[in-house]
Amino acid sequence: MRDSSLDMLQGTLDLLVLKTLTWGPAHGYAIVRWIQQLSGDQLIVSEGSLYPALHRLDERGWVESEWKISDAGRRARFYRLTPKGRAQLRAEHATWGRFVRAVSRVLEAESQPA
Amino acid sequence: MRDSSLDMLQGTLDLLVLKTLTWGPAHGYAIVRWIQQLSGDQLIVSEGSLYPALHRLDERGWVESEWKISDAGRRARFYRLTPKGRAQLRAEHATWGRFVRAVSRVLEAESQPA
DNA sequence: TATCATAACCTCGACCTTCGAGGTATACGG
DNA sequence: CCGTATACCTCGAAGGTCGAGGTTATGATA
Repeated sequence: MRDSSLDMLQGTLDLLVLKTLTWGPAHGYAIVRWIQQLSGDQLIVSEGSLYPALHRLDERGWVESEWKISDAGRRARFYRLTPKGRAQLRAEHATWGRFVRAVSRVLEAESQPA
Repeated sequence: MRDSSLDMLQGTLDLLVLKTLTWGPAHGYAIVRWIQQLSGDQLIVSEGSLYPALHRLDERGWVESEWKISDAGRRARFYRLTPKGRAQLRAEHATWGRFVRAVSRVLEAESQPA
């Protein structure tokens, strides 16, 4: 049995990654730390999830990457949003909002529907 | 490529099903319709997801079932929450809340963290 | 009466994601 | 010189969702 809080990441990871990239190009390691920090350690993305996700986004044309030197002086692949990626982000953000509202309506219902 | 709004159901379906059962025992068919109606057609649970989910909940002792006759006069398996199921519902509800808040913090962040 | 829609159940395989484990390489501090 | 942090990657196991397909029975309709 897996921890359900982790399962919930499914379908949301791409959205989170795209969002982090709106702050400018970043490499995978930084993305993980940003998400972890901003979420108050609630969302901890494993590298085994992140790198496949980044490659996915790349294949779909939502991000582009380039090898550069990081702040720490090491070679790192910097990802940045493409215009298609921005559109995708807007779409997924909207979908997320609708989804949360829909779940809330069910969770907060006082009684069964007719 | 799958529709990300559907992917988001992952990890949330159990929560929704447990919630619907707080309104009293129900059979699978009714659970699907309740969720669909309350969510304003946003959440449409396929039967191929629901029945495995119900069996999962049963195995874990969160629901119990009994064959009865439905309102429509057909034989149907009625599921009801167990005490363990109620506890699980409370836990998953809390987890869901934390998760949504965590994602929101990332999505609403104006700039990258330090 | 034949037929269709609805109610209600179920299984199966394809597909996808996530994760943990494992592996590589380099920079820097002690 | 060695450990830690940075930074990348892959792989297999595990699990969930879905669409398609199938079954039975009721009731309405043509």
